[in-house]
This record gives sequence, C-alpha cells and structure tokens, in this order.
Amino acid sequence: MIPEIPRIFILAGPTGIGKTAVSTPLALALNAEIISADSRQIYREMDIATAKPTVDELSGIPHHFIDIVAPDEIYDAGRFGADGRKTALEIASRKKNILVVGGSGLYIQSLIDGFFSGAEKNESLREAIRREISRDGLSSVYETLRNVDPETAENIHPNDAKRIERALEVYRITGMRISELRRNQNREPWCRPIFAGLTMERALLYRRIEERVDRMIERGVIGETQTLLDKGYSSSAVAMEGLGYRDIVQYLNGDIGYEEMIRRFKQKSRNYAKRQITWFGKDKRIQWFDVQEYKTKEALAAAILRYFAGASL
RNA sequence: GGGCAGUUGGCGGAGUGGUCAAUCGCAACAGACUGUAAAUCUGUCGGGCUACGCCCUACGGAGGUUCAAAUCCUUCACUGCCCA
Repeated sequence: MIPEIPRIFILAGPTGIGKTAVSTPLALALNAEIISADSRQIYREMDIATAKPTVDELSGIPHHFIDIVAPDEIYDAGRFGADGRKTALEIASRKKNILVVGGSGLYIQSLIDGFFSGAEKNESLREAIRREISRDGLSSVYETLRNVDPETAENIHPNDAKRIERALEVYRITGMRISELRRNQNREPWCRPIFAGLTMERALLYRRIEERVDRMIERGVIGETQTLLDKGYSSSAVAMEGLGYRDIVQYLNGDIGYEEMIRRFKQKSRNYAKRQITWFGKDKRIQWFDVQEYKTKEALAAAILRYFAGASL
C-alpha cells in the first residue's frame, strides 16, 4: 500500500510582516494545524522579544514547535526537520491540513527538502576544531578543509569560521565531504509543498518592525530579559541570540544607554528582515502576496487560500 | 568685545601641497548560506558613463598663492571653549 504524500501549505516572509495575523484565518479556513518554523519561538520563557502568538492569536488552533525547549538548551534546524516531519505526518493522519508558518528559512528548508543525514553535530569535535582555529589560525584550518574537501571550501569564504567548522566536522564524523553527502542526499519528496510568501514595500516593513519593537518595550521585554537572567540563564546562551536580548542585557549592565539599546534592537531587526528577504527571494517555489494590496488580514488570507486551492489540485 | 580651537562624503572620524573621490568605523544597499540560522560571512558604498578605463561635482562660502590645494594665505559665516 502506497502511503499518500501529504500536502503542506507554507506561509513564509520576513519578521514583522504579519504572518501570525494571517495564519489564524488561514488555518481556520484550511482546517489546519500550524507548524511554527521559527527558530526562536521554540524557546520557552522567551515570549515578548520573539513575538510569539498570543493566546488570542492562537484561536484554539494547535500550534506545534512553540515553547518546546528551555532557554539553556540548544535546538537546531536538523532536529526541526526530523521532528517536524513526524508531526506533519501525525497531523495528516488526523485528516487535518498542515500549515507551516515561519521566517526561519533554514528550518523550512530542513523540514521540506531535508538535510543529508549521518552528520548530526558533535560538540566535542567542534570544540577540537575551535581549538585548532585559535592555535593555528583560521586560514590554516581553512587550508585543512581545502585539502579534504576542495569543492566545499570553494563555496565557503575563508573568514566564515562557522561554516569552516561545520564542514570539517562533517568530514571528520562521516569521512565524507559535504559536497558528496549533498549529492547523495535522499531527495525523494515526502510531501507536496505549496509556498506562499508575504511581502510589502521595504520602508513600510521597516516602520512596522520599529513600531513592533516599541510595543515590545511597552509590553515588558526588559523585564522578561531580567527574569531570564534572574533565573540563572546565561546571557551567552544560544537562545539569547534572539533579537533584542543581547542589547537589553547590555543595557541592564549599564554598558549602553536606553535609547542606544532601542536603536540597536530596531536596527538588528531590520537587518534580519533583509536577510530573510534575500533568502526567500531565491526560492522560486514561493508565490508572493503583497500585504499592502489587501485591506484586511481576512482578505489576504482569502487570496492565499485561493492560491493554495488552485495549486493543490 | 578679545583669545584659542574647529568646520571633511548619510553620521562619526582620518588626512596637513601632488600617488585623494579622499584611510577607517557605523549606517545603508546588494549578496552567500544543508545541523547555533533572529546565527555566521561577503561585496558595494559622491554622481554619470560606450565602465578593469573616462568625465563631472566635491573636503563651510568667496577670493588668492602654486605647474599642482582638502592640505598654504586673505576674508566672510557658523560651532565649541576661555577671558570680558
């Protein structure tokens, strides 16, 4: 018996564009459960700065992958891909639709297209590589990589320490090159993805992002950050990489002023949105919807719904 | 009113006769990215081109010295500090 390949609806777009707002009417209309593809909403106790949907916005729709790990744990795109797939199949088995909503491009890629397997991260190996870097210098380690995997090295900039680390890690774990692993990767589609993306004029997006930061301040992100620190979570925790937290910690420590903290928070949020736009812009499967062309989120949702319906025939 | 210091590209800030469209940092813009991805990294960055080269406008304003000035002189304006 051939298992049916599930359809997966995806709603992507940069932060602050209003994905959460449309996702509610959309999920309701689709009779879908939502898989959040957001690398920061994964973390518990980090609600305001990550712009998690409020109880109201959840509207009784099951949301997966929000609040699943503690702030001192590390989650990653690979796990998300594997766990998300399982969840998606479960949702499908319940005869409900699947709506992936999020802005973490790599998470979506991992979920939909999959990663090559056999090279989960290995912290002690990474440590060793980092030691090599500090001892011999990055360029020397880059040379090492070039010797074992010239093709991958070619695509990594000599200054990109994280990618050099990972490429070498993969090689040492598997004895194979990333370039090779990617070629041999299983590309059997396990789902039928249909992508919708949200856009709007850049200047307007930036304004919305800045206003949202102001609202986060009003809602108490500073207190949220303080609470995290009070509970003993380190400011160097991976979860603290979420926009705003680092800046707020610096403000709390008296290293920067209040205005400066807000300035940086806004600026980094804008920079992040730009990176997301660049990332999603490459994916030709995405059908774009200009938010400004719709008067209400319901109208937008209806348009996306029509597209989904047409594309999934 | 007098004295001193300063005025550089979106901002900060180098440069003190030619090799300066002007080091550098920031912002901005563009891009890369298969396991920390809200991370990490790269490029461009006065304007215009028939663009690995050419042209124009530029270093507060106006004059001047010089083969040659952001760099020297005069003067005006503005800013800061000090003495009245």
